[in-house]
Formats: sequence, structure tokens, C-alpha cells
Amino acid sequence: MADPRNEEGESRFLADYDPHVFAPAAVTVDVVALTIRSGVPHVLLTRRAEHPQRGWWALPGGFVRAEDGPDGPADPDLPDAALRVLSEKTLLPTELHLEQLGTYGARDRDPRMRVFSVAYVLLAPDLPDPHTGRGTEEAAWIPWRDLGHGDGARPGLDLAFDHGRLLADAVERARSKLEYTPLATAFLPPAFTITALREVYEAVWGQSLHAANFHRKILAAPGFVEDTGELAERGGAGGGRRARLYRAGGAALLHPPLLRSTQ
Amino acid sequence: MADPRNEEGESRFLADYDPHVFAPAAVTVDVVALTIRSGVPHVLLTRRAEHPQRGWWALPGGFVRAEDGPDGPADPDLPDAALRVLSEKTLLPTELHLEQLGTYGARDRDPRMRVFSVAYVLLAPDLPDPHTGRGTEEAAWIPWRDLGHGDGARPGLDLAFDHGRLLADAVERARSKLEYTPLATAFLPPAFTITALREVYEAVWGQSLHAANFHRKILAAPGFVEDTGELAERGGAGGGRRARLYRAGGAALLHPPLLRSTQ
DNA sequence: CCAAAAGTGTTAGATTTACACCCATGA
DNA sequence: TCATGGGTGTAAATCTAACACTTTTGG
Repeated sequence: MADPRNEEGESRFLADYDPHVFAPAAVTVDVVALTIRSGVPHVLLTRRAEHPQRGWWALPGGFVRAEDGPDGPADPDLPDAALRVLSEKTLLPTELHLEQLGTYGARDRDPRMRVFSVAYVLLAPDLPDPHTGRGTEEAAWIPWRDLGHGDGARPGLDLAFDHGRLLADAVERARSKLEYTPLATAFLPPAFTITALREVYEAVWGQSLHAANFHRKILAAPGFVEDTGELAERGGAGGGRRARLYRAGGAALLHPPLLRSTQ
Repeated sequence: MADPRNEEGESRFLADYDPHVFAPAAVTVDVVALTIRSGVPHVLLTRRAEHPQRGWWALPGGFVRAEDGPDGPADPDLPDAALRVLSEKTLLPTELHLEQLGTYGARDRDPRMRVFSVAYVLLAPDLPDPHTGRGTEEAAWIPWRDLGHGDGARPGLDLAFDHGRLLADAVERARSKLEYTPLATAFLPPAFTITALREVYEAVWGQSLHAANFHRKILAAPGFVEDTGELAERGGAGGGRRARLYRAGGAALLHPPLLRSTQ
């Protein structure tokens, strides 16, 4: 408890580590899984049970299986590896939006050896708490705001390796994807209200939007949403009209895009 | 000449190939270098001097140096590897825009072994013809239109491995980047006219734009271009007013973006 | 002078924004 | 019936698109 990150153990581990146990370069996948819980954006993190950086929070990730081996069959492609690693470490996603963020390969990003990490962004509706899988001490949804060096950051909540940078890149990707694609629906269940959709934009962009004009703009963008004909079960907490329910439409891009205001 | 791709030699090579010569998974970088020559978009290709796919056109690429070794020092990061490989195979770029496109790792994309390729897009002003470097038979700027299966495609100009897909992804990336960023200037020399900038948009998007309105829109977008105070050396071929010269401004994003027309 | 290309004025139409207001529902 | 949230009307402000027109240059 006095040394939760086990820094003494880590330096001993690194001194003893033989880099030839693995090939000199390794390929891993890391998943930045984003969701919104009660209007607050969260990211899925795991606490590392193994060295290096044991005890630190990190993105769920793991080695790509390049060839069939004792651990299991090879991953057919990188997205398969990302979903396998995620389900092993935390939870089983189903029909979620997975998209490649980028590959990170600076020389000293992992102290053991040269590691190339292919990062994926996963946008998820509000999912249950993850269970703790192999190679993790703990897995949880953590609010973005608690991380990094911003205003509301909780001290001590830095991420392992360069995962803070990966998270920042993923957040910026999600913010701009919301402008010109209908991906905000990936944060919602199959049927949703326009207000729920607006709350996704407000949470991810961190700015409030004009409800009435947002409503019209969404309905005006061809293929963004389709009317289900249903109404939401109930209005707001203190009364209110029941909202129409929509499902995601078929468009891949928004014409015109929904732009964040400049100021 | 009767068998320019040397298909018989390739199958013999593959039968004899020992995958244990290298580590079972390898990381390569491939560069999609794009430029515009006389209003026509071109991509930099090399003809493979080695098996597999000897004689085919391919994107310039090569193995990342993960550790210091006999061939030279390790690449500090992936962009360094991309620029090294490009200069070894073709030409030496200077201050060009390099950006990661994505990583491709499907199981059977390379017949030798599991290869993960990190692809980069490089946007370049009109550069001289490349010289032919190590491991290549030939290097040249080739028009986009001649490739793939589109209308003007030249038969037999398919690319090695999945490089046709990489090129298609790079082209789509360049097209949409022109909408939201001032990157069109990366295709131009340091000082350029608004008409030259418009011709970049017209070449990459494949549609003509209204010259007068384009002119105003560019000058209205803060940070897109800065006036140098100079004028172009001469007007058009058959006379014409001399145009002002601009340099790239400091903006990273365009507000508002320049959108392609929908139809 | 004439043709060509750069750049500006102007106006109709479309889009965006802000605010007012009506509708439907729960307490 | 009142407060709350969903949804529509409307007009001012802004932006866009189209076209006419002036300016500057080469031949």
C-alpha cells in the first residue's frame, strides 16, 4: 500500500529481464474504449497485474498472435486481435464501432524491448461494469476528466507507458468524428431520442448546444437517423412530453457536417 | 519480357523460402507519396527487384529497424523509418507533410510471413523524377488514374500485395483532409497563387470550382494563407494579370471547412 | 487593341441562429 | 394545473452561389 506501483520491484524486474525471451520487436494492440455514463465520458482502464508498471492504470491491450501457437490460433487481422484482447481482459463487446487510431512505435515507449502498438478506438453505449480478466488486477470505467494534467485531474491517475497520449488522441478523434459522421449513435442503444443524441454531443464536445436547432439539424441531415414510430417510455423526471425514438440511419458521412462552434 | 512479373520464378522462390530467416512477425513501413504534376495527381511507385512479386509496381517500403544492427542504427520512431526507407529507395524529401494512414496486418497479405505494415501518406510539391535506389528496378511518378480498375486504368498496372488498397485509402484521406485542413498547401512550393491552390483542389477532388468564390473563401478562412506582398513572375500563357503570391498560414484546421459539393 | 487571367461588386437564394410559442406528459 | 421537456414557427443575420464587371498583363 505504501508503494502501490511497486517501483522497487519494477527496477529489480527490469534488471533481470532477458529481452531474448521474445523476438526483438513485438506487435501489440491497445483499445481505447469510450462510453458515456450519466452524461460523463468514461474510458475503460485496467490495472496492470504484471511488470512493467505493475499497479498502474493502462488501456486494455496485449500481444497480437502472429502465428498459430500454444496460446491459440493466430489473429486473422488486427481488429480481431483488438476484440480478443478486450474480451480477455474486461468484457465481451458485441456490435460496437471499432476503428483504428494509429500505431505508436517510438524507441523507448516500453522498457522491455521495441514494441509497436496498434491502437483502436471503440465507441460503446453505456455498458455494465467490466469483469476482471487474465493479466489484470482490476478493470473499470474511469471518467476522462480524472486523467491527465487538466483541471479536474485526480493526482496519481497517470497512465502506464504512453497511454495518456493514446487516450488524448482517441478523444480528439472522437470529437472530430462527431462533426462529420453519424458516429454519435455508437454511444447509444439501438433506439434513442434526439435529446439523448444531443447529450452525447454535449458530453464529448464539452459544450452545450441549442436543443431546438439541434433537433432540426439532425432531422435535416439525410441518413443520420430514422424514425422508429415509437415513443420513449416516459418524459423527464418532473414530467414532460414523451420523445420520439429513432434508430441510426444508413449514412456514413454527414452532409452538411455538424460543426463545433469556434469559440 | 514474355513473363515480366516472373510468375514462374516466384512460385519456385516461395517453395524454397524459409520463414525462419526472419522473426515470425515483421514490421514494415510503406509510403504513399502523392504529388500533382501539370494538374494531374501522381503517386510515387517503385518496381520490385526482389521476390516476392518481382517486377510488380509497389509503394516504396521496407522493414523498420527495431534495434541497432549491422545495417545501421535503429529507427527512433516510425516516421523516421518512413523517411529513411523513402530516401533509400527513391529520393530525399525535405520539409514535406508526412502523416500516418494506418496499419495493415491481415494474415495473408504477404506470402512470406506475417507482416504488419504501417502506411504513411506524404504530400509533396512537384518534385523531380526519383532516382532508383537499393532494392528497386525503377522508380517513377505514376498518375493515379492509370491504376486500379477505374475508367482510365492502364491494364496490367495493378500494385503488389494490398498496395492498391493502401493507395485508395490514401487518396480518400487526402481528399477529406483538403476539406478540413489547409494541407493543400503541402502540394505547392513555399510561395503560390490562389489559382495554383484552386488547381490542387480541382486535381485532388476531380471537380472544377468557381474561381472567384474560391478566391474569397480562401482569404476569408483565418490562417489558411498569408500575403507575401510579392506578385507572380508572369500572368498566363496568353497574357493576363500577374497574381499575388501567398505562403501557408499557421492554422491547423479550417473554419469554416471547404466542403466538396454533394452531387 | 484584344484576349486572357486576377480579383471585386452585387444580388438572390439558402442556411443558421435566436427566441417565442404550442404540445404532451407526470406529479 | 403547473412545471418540465419535446417539438414547431418565424424572422433577422449570415453565408453561399452565380454572374457581371473592372484591373492588369502578354502578344
